[in-house]
Amino acid sequence: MEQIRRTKIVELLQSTAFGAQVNVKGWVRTKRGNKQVNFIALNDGSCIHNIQIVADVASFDEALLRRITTGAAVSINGEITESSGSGQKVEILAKEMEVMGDCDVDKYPIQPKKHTLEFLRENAHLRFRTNTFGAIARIRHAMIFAVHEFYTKKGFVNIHTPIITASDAEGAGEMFKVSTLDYDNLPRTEEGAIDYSQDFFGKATNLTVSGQLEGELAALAMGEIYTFGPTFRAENSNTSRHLAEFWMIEPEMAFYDLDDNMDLAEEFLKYLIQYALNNCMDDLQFLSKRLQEEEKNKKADERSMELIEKLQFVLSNDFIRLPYTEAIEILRNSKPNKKGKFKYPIDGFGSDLQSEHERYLVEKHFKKPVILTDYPKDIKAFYMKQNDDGKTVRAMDVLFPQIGEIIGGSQREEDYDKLVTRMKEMDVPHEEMWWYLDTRRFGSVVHSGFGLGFERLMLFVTGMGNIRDVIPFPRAPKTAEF
RNA sequence: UCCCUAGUAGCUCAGUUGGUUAGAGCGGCGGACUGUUAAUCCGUAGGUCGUAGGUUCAAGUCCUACCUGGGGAGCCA
Repeated sequence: MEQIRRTKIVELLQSTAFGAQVNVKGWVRTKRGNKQVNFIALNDGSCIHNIQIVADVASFDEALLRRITTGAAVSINGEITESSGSGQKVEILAKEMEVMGDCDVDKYPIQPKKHTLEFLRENAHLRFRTNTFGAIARIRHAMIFAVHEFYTKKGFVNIHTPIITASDAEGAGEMFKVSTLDYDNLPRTEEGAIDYSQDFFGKATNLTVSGQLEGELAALAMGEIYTFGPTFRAENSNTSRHLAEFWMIEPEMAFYDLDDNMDLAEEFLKYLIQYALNNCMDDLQFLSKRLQEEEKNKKADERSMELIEKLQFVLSNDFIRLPYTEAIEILRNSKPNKKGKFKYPIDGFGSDLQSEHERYLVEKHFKKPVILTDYPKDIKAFYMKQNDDGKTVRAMDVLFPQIGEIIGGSQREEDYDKLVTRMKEMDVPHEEMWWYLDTRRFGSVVHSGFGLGFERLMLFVTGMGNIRDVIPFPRAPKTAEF
């Protein structure tokens, strides 16, 4: 074959250089045709759309055409032409074709037809080759970039917090142990406990559940920082909204109170959504169409808003900011509560809100994102700033429709004595946390931060229903394939 | 971890109160068609009914346990 530099399909589809000789490489999605002419739909991952290759059957070996099957990798030299078909403006009239990698159709699991998401999840190594997962991968990348762009523009400093940590005091969930000890022959202390002094780090270590505490250390010197890294939770939670390994963005800001914190969270989420609308429209439109097909099978009152409309709706509305005690009042007086429709009836101050309550507030009562603030201190973490009422803390949860809690954050307790007292009350080993407490001993200031679950954001932006479909290789209980 | 639900052809599913040789669509393959868009039309191959027990003259169908998937709950991001 003549050597021509490869052009990506995303560029070819924009091209008007009719007559130009180009090379295109990619994977065959479908082939159809008759004795005279073959049409090959080719995709190279550069965009959701395929380019149509037109091959005059008489110009090619029958054996070669036979090898061009769904899934095969091919390299094609040809001429950019104006399409005479109705589905596209541009196509490639093939001059030379080469099969780079054959694909045995009897064994290849991805067929040119609709597959269920469950089936593709079991074939996650090949699901990038479908329109849906190609779109999700491109949107995920765009969102990663937008996160860094947002904070860079605001002058935040990105901090890599440790993935292996000796701190077990975050209280954010069960942890995965990190060890090089021989499980079949564990060293023991005289009391019979496992002797971690002989372990790699000389103490018990875990995978991080949050970079927040280290983030605070950086914020109380750099001013405004953010982390963006993997976090690990060994909770046995089997839901469509939880992963054992997920990515989290945790900004932490000195001199920010809770109001500043909420302003930032809202601006941040809207920035990301706007970025997706500005840069991923083709992929969003595809996902939207896909969702609409699915929605057809649902009852009218269970159907959700069209994807792009939903994203624009969030952009054009202020988030509701609501203290916990007011939320309780709304729920107490709500129809479902009075009619006994809630599985967990609202009786008063102190109880944590169940997902049915959050969903009622977001989806039924306000019909827009809600930031709940000032939760009872007993259901929140030790580091949250205590209010003067002695009952609540300066916490904030951002609740999104369908997803629930997308952001959790708070103003932090900057007072050394109050923090230590709270740690003792909640059995947090404050001696081990001396390094964290030092920030409150030396130049402590008002500061705040929050955590955004990146995959939860992806759920919202893509409209997907299962969190295992918005991360390439999901890790969950009994699930570590690929 | 708890509750509900499902597992039948490569994929998506149907299979009646338990009853003879287990069905369809899509996909594959073969053929027809001068430009198709998930092409269309004709033909064709393809199944240890999740696994292990049990009930019964007889089990895809009923019962038990386990495995795996899905939905919901809790935990949270």
